Amino acid sequence: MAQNTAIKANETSRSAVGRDGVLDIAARLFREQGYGSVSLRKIAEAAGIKAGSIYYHFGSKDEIVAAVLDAGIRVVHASMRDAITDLRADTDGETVLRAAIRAHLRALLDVSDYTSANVRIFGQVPQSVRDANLPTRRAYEAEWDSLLSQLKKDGTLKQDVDIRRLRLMLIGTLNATLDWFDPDRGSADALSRTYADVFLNGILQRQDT
Amino acid sequence: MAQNTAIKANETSRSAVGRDGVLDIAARLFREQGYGSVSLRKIAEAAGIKAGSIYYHFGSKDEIVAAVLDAGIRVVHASMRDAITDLRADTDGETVLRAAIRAHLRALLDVSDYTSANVRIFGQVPQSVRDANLPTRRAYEAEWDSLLSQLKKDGTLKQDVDIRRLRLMLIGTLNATLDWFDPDRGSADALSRTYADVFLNGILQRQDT
DNA sequence: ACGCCTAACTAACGCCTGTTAGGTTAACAA
DNA sequence: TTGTTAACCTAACAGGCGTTAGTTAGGCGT
Repeated sequence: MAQNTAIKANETSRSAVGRDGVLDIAARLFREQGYGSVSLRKIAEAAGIKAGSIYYHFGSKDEIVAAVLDAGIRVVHASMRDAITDLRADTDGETVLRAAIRAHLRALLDVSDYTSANVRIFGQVPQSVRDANLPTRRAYEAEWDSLLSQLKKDGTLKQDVDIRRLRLMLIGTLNATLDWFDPDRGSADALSRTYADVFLNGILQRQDT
Repeated sequence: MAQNTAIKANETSRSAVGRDGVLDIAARLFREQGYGSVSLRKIAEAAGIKAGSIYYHFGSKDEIVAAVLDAGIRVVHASMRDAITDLRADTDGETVLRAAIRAHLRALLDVSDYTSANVRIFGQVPQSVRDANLPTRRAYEAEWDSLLSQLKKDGTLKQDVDIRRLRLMLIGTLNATLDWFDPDRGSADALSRTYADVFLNGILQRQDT
């Protein structure tokens, strides 16, 4: 008799999505539907709880989206830094740059709802939330500038490149992938190779072969 | 005495923003604030009319945003096509590609609220509105594919480039500029030159000089 | 057994949204 | 002078929003 009285028994004892669970779901929904279309009630429903309950974990919707944005940058930053740190000290500049590009694209397309959510909704959130995310962003940008500066100094890159512009162009290009990438048409890794080829050598047929 | 009783005399007799005026203002607001943050009441206020009055010109908010999206593509398409059509028939491939890049970037950054609004809000509007915009989009994409295919055939481009991928990468890169471009740091034309340099020749320092 | 803590629930608040129906005004034509 | 029409206004609708206050239920330490 106790058997069929079990209602909603699919969750682990006491569901317990918790703060992290809510955040995971929010990141996924933000990535899929954008900022404006995702209400607290939608997040709550996807998490299996009621809208008001979210306020046990977060103080406001802004706090949720701010947490998602920050995590997004931290994930891709860690991914990119690890990728270039793991290389041997004598690795040539071109290989290092290729590794950084691949790491960024992987984090964006394969790994993290947080990173893709960040790229997708950053332009849609209130100014105050954007501002709060800026320090984390600047740290990641500084990592890229540091890498590119080193590659310029050691002669890997042309001497007339503008570091800031190149970084904006690179990250902008990689992030734009999110609008059209389809894993059925090719992996993120293969795509990152194409990107690197174009950026490093250009698309012009050369006479000198 | 008639002097200071003139209230709101700046508009032509009976204001008459009209359908086109409303559309212009909607495009500007969408570009500045995104789709979700711009309500019909905001558009109406900026146009100097009341929210309900918008329904004299448009059947729904979707109809407004759809009109903005379509105009955005048509403007940049016309700009790009004109730029490459104006060139003499014997112009070399590299120059043609540079002209196309410059035209796209100009439409996006200098000319049109419609084009920049399109790029900014396309990912935020309802699916049905996106779908309605697709044919116009496809036509512009076909123009680029046609140009790139020709450049590949005549030997300007490397023979191993994937046209579709290259087009997605190119347009994605140019559009991403919208997120960070600051006219005080350099003109759109100067930027388009940098873009073309990178895409055509790459950023790697070459041995063969 | 008691009380505390965590994680949820219910119900409502004021506000803003897109949208509709019906009324008003000014310019122009006959 | 009257009729017509384009362009707007007013007032309200239902529904969704973020947010708040107060309540409830289960698990753990003492």
